[in-house]
Amino acid sequence: MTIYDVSEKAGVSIATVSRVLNGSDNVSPQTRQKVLDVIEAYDYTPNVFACGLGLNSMNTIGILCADASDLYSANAIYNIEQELHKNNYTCILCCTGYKLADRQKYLNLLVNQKVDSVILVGSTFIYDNEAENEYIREAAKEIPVLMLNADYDCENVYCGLCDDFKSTLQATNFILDKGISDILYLYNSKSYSAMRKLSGYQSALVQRGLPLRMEYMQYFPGNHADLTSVADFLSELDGTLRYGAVIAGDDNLAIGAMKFAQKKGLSIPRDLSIIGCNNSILSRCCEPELTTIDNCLETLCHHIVKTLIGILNNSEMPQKVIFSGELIKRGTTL
Amino acid sequence: MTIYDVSEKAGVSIATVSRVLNGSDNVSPQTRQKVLDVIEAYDYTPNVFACGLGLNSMNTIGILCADASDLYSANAIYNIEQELHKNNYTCILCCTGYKLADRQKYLNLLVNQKVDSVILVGSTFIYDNEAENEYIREAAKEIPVLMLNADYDCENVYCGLCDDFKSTLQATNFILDKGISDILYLYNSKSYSAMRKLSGYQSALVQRGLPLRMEYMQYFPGNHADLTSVADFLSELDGTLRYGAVIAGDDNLAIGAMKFAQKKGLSIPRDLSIIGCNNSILSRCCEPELTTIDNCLETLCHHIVKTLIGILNNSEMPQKVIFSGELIKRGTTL
DNA sequence: TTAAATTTTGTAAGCACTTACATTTTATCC
DNA sequence: GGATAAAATGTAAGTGCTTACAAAATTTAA
Repeated sequence: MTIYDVSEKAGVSIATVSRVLNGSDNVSPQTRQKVLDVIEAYDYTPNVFACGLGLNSMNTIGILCADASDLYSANAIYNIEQELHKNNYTCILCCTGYKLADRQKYLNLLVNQKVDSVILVGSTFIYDNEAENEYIREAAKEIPVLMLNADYDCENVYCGLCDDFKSTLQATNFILDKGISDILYLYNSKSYSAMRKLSGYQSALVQRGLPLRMEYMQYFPGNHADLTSVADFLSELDGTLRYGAVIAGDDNLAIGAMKFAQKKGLSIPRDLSIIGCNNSILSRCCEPELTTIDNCLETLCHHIVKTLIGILNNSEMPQKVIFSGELIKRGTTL
Repeated sequence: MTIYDVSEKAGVSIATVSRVLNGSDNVSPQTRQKVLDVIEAYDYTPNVFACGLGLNSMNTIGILCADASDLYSANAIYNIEQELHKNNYTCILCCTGYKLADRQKYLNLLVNQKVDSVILVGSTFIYDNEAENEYIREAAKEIPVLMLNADYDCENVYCGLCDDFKSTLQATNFILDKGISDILYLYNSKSYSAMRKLSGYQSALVQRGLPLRMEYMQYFPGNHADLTSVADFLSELDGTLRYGAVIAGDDNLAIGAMKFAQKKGLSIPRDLSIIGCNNSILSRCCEPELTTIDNCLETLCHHIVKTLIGILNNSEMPQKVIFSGELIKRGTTL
């Protein structure tokens, strides 16, 4: 069944059928109804490829994330998909991993697939070395690029993010207020967002006139999903470092810290306070439950999709919107 | 840049360019090279919509899951995407939720989007009431339907699944062997897979001549991601029921059971043994770590994609392959 | 009532490919 | 060397839409 069949059965031209399909208002109500009746009767659906060829778009959005099995990404993907679907867009999912070359290939692929836009989930898509962000600027020349939880200034790039600096500042102050000042900051990523978190931690200390000691900011180089290896990492550090609290850039790391504490026989939060980040299901799964930072992922997703839809409808949209996280106080802090 | 430009610059016809693009072997090596040089020089990429129109395919696969933020689904999606990408297929992701009507719409959408095939992730896509599976049979008339962890006999439907019956049989026997015979089975889904698990539990009891008591098979009606409410559910049951072990259809439920035990002051595994299912990250995140069933999700994903690629290349492929799970013994059992 | 303005409809030219079939070129064999 | 087979290439007809522009029908104004 093609548009020709419909036009014939409805006794109109294909142009008129096309107008009805695309909701053009230059069609008389009677004609429109005639066409709709035929479409209904024969259950006609336009061929997407032909539409694509005609309109140079298939109402498709690319979602890029490093790893869809990561809790944060999984949640983001879910929320974004739901919102996009409501707006009649289809999602192409790409799990790029963390390598620049692969990301470049994936992004290129999406541009060639003629998606209407792409959403990059997570701050690791931005590299410190500005030259490495060329792949994003390239893409942004073709289509709008949306970024979830990353901050990048560029024409045709739109960012929605959480004020990570403020979150860890608040978290650190919360610990300091309890009278604990030797706080280990544990992180697993050197992305912009991760570094902002670290800055928040540092700022809190500086504001109180406390010293910044490098050995209290530990970068865990492994995979954060491997909780045991996080715990082992802390064990190896043990002896050289004394701290009364751990603030982690991520719930996984925080859980790793809990595993370490349990192995060492420390009581949480009496001997050791722990704060995570992301308010993932992991934070509710341990005992005691983890105090963590909620970085309003859902809000971010809604915002990103709203922005995207706005752009595609040629509305002016803000290029950067920053939301605020919230410290969720649970059992791992005093 | 179109195929016409390339043909002109290479001094050949568009048919020849098309042949080169599609790897037809009826092109002389010299001509092929000429064309490739032009393609390279001008960085030409064929228009996907026109290709789609010509070939009636865009090398796209639809992945349907209920909820991409669910750990099991998230993992499956990730693995499937990686495998499909290796084979030059693009993934469209759809999170359908659990309602039949929505699933029907999504599946329809994908068929109309002319995906080459769809993969349904999770056994909830199959309904007990056979009439409700009509939407799958409909789709299977158009394109191959692959199912991950579900069992459905139908032309053009291919299933890869784990022997859930055997897994819970083994898990239950494991507990029984420890001398514990009052075992609570906790489940959260009435899908085929879930019911097979329940059967495994029942069989183990029956094989030992133990009675099947309905009150020891509890269906938790809420959302398994809400761990507290799982714990509350068990608390409400408390008093009426005595059991020395819980086998759960899912790690989330098992963690809920741990929360309950902790609240009640039971020592795990001394007072209560717990076994989960799925070997998700949750199982490694609690203390003690959860004994759980690994149902070889990665293997399943590899199998499904391999099967899919086979079908699309017109190879004969087995319609059903059943893998075996494995009990991962950790700290929540004796 | 008629000319002008407006609305509705149709015609036909894209859009950028694939591929059956025809034609030309090259290789093979006697 | 020429007939024949095989390989390489080209021509042109799809593929099913959108949309600029032209034409027809209807409405409005005088």
